[in-house]
Amino acid sequence: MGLNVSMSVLRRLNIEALLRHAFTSGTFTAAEAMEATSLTRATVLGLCDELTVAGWIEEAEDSRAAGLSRRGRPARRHRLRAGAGLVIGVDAGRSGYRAMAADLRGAALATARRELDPATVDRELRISTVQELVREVREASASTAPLLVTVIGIPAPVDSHGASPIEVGTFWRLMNSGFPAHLDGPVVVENDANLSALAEHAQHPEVNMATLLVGERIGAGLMVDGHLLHGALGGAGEMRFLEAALQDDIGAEGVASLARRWTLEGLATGRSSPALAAIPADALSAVDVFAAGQAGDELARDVLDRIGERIARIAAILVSLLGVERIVMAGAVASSLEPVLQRTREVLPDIAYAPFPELVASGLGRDVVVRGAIEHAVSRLREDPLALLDPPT
Amino acid sequence: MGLNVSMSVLRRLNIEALLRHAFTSGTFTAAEAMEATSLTRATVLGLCDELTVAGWIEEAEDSRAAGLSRRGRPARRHRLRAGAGLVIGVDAGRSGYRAMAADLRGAALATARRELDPATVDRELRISTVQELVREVREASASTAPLLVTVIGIPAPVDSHGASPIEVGTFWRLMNSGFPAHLDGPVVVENDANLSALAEHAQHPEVNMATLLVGERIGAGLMVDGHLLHGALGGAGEMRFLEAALQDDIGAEGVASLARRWTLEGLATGRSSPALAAIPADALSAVDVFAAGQAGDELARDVLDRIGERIARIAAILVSLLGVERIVMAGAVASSLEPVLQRTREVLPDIAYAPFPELVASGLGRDVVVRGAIEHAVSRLREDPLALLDPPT
DNA sequence: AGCATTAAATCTAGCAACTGAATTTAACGG
DNA sequence: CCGTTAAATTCAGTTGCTAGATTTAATGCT
Repeated sequence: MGLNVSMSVLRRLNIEALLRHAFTSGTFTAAEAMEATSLTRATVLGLCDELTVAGWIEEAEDSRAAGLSRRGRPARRHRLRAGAGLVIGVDAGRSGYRAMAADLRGAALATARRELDPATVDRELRISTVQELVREVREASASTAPLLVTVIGIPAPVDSHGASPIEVGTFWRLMNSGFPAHLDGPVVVENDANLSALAEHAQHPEVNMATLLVGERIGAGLMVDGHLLHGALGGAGEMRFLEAALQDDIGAEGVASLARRWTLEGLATGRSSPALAAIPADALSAVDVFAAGQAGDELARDVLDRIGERIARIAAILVSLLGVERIVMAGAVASSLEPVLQRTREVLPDIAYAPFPELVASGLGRDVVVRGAIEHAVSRLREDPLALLDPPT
Repeated sequence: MGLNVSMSVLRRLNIEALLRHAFTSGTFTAAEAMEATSLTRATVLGLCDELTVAGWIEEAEDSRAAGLSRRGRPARRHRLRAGAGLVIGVDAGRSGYRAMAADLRGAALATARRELDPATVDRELRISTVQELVREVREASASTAPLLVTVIGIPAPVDSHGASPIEVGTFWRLMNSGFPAHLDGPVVVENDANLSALAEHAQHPEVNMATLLVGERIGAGLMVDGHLLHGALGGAGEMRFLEAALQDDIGAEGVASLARRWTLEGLATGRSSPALAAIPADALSAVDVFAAGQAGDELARDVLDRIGERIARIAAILVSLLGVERIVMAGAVASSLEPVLQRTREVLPDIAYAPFPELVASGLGRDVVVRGAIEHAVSRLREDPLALLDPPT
């Protein structure tokens, strides 16, 4: 498999155009490809043959067999050969690690996960864990296809080149453990909230949106004008500004953390809550608070409302400053967030101006980051197919 | 003047590459162009001849005459023919109108300005004013070159397509007066703060920056990862979020307005200020406050400090949320802002985290918007030279 | 003045790759 | 079995690049 290493600029250009069409259009006829690439039939079919031999695309059933034409000679049809390459996405969180292998179209082939105690994890353990997960999903995918890209999401800012700033302390450095050097093939490191944003954006490609990845902390992935924002040192989407903006010391604390904090504060100031008071303070989890709220517990409801109001303030800033139309809450707790978002929608008109953004919870659950990683991998391929399919050297 | 209308894709590509090089590199030799375009000498010189005939580039003195080589046959040198085209930038503000004509490199050839009473201005008057200014600078430029683009800056949000949202009330619609239909040649409409940002960004192309265009109101132009942010309905950079974020009702009020407001409030609460108390309330201007501050007036100093603190809060948000490294204050009052920015730099470490952004006042004065318009025009040309130099139809 | 040296420009044949038109093929229906 | 339709295939013609050989324009040395 592989194309002529040295080809003319023009041919390269046309092959790329054709591959891009293959990526976006499923099965296609020569006529469609002619339209997309503005080449003649002879050239398109020539390229298709070449790419078929190289293994990047394959011939599909013809237009008559597919029931698309009645008269005339049936058109040959081609499609991207999904099995021509493998991509792997990894969510290398603080404690939770997930990996997913997918084909060229982004269809999942295998997944794996692992939990580690963040207190005892060092760079070596992070690297070996990711190595193992990659190996696992690669084997489980039962694919002999070449691994084209591995995208790794980490909970630290990452700039456009995959680097994280050196912090006082070493948390970011620990998270950005230098994966590229320890894995096969091209490796892309990206911030986890950014990957969530890519996952959500893939479902609404034309929309300006912010994705808030919430959990113990909160981070935003910002998609404006079709671009993911990075900023200097990968700082875009960093939420520490909340401290300055909302003038409290909560900063980038996440929903789970706030749920616990405010519940315990409520209990400490003597508020009654049969459901929550029964749980020992160090065992209380966000899930408990959400459950109690669902069951009608008043303290829990207040806490959730307060979280909703906080999200409304964040939303007000994002909408006005960035012209965002849609805000997605993602992360493990996303599925429980509807009551919180209800409150957000309620108060938003009081603190912001129309048009108000859509506020939704992500439907991707714990897989957002890993799905975003796959999405990122596939869109890299789409944008520059030859760089990854037929790399130089 | 004009190239072969129908040329091959490849030729088009190479011509574009060569023109791009001409735009960015001043005078160049064939060897340099070969490097930049990865074409052979024969091809580069062929293209240069063609473009010289077409009038887009011209031959300059050879490398020996320029003192660049001692041995061997001197290299022919070419450069963009600055006079091959004209671009015009317009700042169509609320009351102040400015226009500038420039050559292909962005060098100013002529300027013109006009003041109108905003209370009596309607769409027709705005259009005719801009038409007149364009005609004026075009004539004053003494250039017979074709007008390639006109870029118009307006104080209203503008989306990626040049449209402004329809507001309740009609201010934005009045500002975005449908200029393209009433002017010759391609016309681009853009938000004024965004154009300021382009003007500032041109001086530091690699830097993530926000430009705050301040006056009666405040608007931001955001350059992140080399892109100007627009957002839905052109809403990016809209500063009304400050109301929600800073929890006051000042919102997007600008420096000039705040200077007056807080001075009057100070005087009303009985603060003494020999300099400012003498000025009748309805005659007080921001310039007076800046002057009094300069002279050591205590009330004025307090007001300026307060403004500086407000800017610090804005800076804290921009830095954290967008990873901005540099914040430029632009607009008519920019040159007086140094004392304000001093205060901003002082308090920023208290409310934000390192790394802190550079905080500077724009050196472009009242011309920021119009310069940004020219910059925008030239960079459009640079990005897609053939579209404007040799338009289809 | 004449000649070697250097570095560029120019000329040439050759070739890659696309286009357009003519021809062939693959179906169907009467 | 033949006409019709719509596609694939073939092929000559053209564009536009490259690589290499040749020529040109300068300088400096003898």
